[in-house]
Amino acid sequence: MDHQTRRSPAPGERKRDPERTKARIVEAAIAEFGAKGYAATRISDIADRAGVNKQLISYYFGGKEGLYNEIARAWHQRGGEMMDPDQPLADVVASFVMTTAEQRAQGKLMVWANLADGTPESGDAEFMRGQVARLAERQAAGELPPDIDPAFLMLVLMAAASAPLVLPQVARQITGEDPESPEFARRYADQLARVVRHLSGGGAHG
Amino acid sequence: MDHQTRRSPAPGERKRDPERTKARIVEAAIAEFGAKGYAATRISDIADRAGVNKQLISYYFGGKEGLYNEIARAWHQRGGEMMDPDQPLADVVASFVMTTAEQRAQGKLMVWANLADGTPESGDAEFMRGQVARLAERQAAGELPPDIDPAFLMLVLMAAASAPLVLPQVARQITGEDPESPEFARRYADQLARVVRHLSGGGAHG
DNA sequence: ACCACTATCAACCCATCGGTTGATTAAGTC
DNA sequence: GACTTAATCAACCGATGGGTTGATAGTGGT
Repeated sequence: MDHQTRRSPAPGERKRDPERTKARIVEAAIAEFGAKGYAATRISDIADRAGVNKQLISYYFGGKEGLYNEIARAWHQRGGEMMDPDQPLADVVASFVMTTAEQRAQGKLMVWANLADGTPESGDAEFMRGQVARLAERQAAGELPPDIDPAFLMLVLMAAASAPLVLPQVARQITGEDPESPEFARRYADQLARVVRHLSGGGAHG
Repeated sequence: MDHQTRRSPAPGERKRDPERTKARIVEAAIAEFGAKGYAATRISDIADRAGVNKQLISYYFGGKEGLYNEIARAWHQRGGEMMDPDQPLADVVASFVMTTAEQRAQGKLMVWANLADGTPESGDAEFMRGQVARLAERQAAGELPPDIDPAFLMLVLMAAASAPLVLPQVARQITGEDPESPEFARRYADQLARVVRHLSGGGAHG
C-alpha cells in the first residue's frame, strides 16, 4: 500500500516548491483517474495521494477538469515518439505492449476517454494516419497480406495490444494469471508478436 | 433524438404495469450506464429516458447499485450462448463482432466493468475456459499454429473483436469512418475474419 | 359500491463533492 | 530585518444527486 509515500519534504528539502507540488499532483491524478475514471475520481483523493491540500488543485490547474485536460494534453503531446518504422512489425507491437504495461494508469486513462461518450477527441489523428501509412508501406513491401486494409489492421493491433489494460478481468479468467504483472506483459507481448509474425510471414518464423 | 420515446402508455394500454416499467428501466439503464459508465450516470437520467419516476428505481431494484447489479447478473447469466464450435474460427469471430455492434451499450458496460478497479469480477470464468478449450481443439486439429498459447490467442481475439466498442475515437481517426455504423461493423468483421483466416490457413483462404 | 393493495409520483432530505475565501507562513528582496 | 509576494492550508459554501416519505390513483376482489 505505499504508492510513493513521501509527503512532508525530507529534512533538507525545500518546504515550498511549486514544481514538486505540481508534479506530485499530476502523478497522483494519473493514478486516480486511471484507476477509477474521471467521474468516479474525487479530487480529495488526488490531493491525499499527493500529500497536499486539495485547494492546490484549483490553484495550479483550475480545478478537476483543468487538471484532467492538462494531463490529456501532455499525453497527447508526448504521444508520438514510439513506433520505429525500421523494426519488424512484430517487434513494434511487442514493445507497444511493454510500454502500456509500464504505464498502466496512463493507458487506462486513454481508454476511459475513448469509452466515454462526449469526451473531446483525445488522440492525434495525424499521428494515427502516419502509422497507417507505414503499415501500408510494409504491405507494399510484401510484409503483410494484400487482402487486408492497413487501417483496419492498425485498429486490430492497437486493440489487441491494449488487451491486458482493457480487459484485465477477462485476461485473468482466461489465463489464470495476473494481467498486471510484468511477467504477464512479457508473455503477452511475446505471444502477440508471434501472431503478427504469422501474419507477416504466412506462417514462417524469423 | 428518439430512443424509444414511448412514455405515457398508448391509449388502450394498461396504466400500471410493473413488468413493463421494470423492463423500461432496465433498458434505459443499459443505455445510460453503457454510454457514460456507472459513476457518471445519473439515476434521474435513467428515469427520464424510461419515462418514469426516479423513485421507482429504488422501489424495484433497491437503488442505483441494485439496478446495476441486476443488469450485470442478467448479462452474465445469458452470456454463454454464442460461439458455435462447429463453425470456422473466422466466422465465429466475425459474428461476435456483429453481436457487439448490435448491442453496443451492453458491450460497453462490460468493458467499463473490466476497466474499473474494484468492480466485482463480472465475467464467467467457466465459460471463458470452455472457449479456450475449444481453441485448443482447433489447434490440435491443425487449424491454428502450434506455437501460440490458445489462452492468449483468445484474449487477443476478444480484444480485437471489441475494438469498435472500446476505441471508437481511435477507430474514427484511423479509418475516417463512423465506428458505430452497421457498415463499419460489417467491414470490420470481414477484415478481422481475414486476419484470423491468415492465422488458420497460413495465408490460404477458404 | 367498497375495500385492500400495489404502482406511481412530487416533494423533501441530507451526504458528498468541487470549489472558494481568508488566514498563515515560507522565500525572496532591498 | 522589514516588506512583498507566492505557496499552502483549514474552514466554509452551494450545488448536485441518491435516497426517502407521504400522498394519490389504478386495479382486482367481494
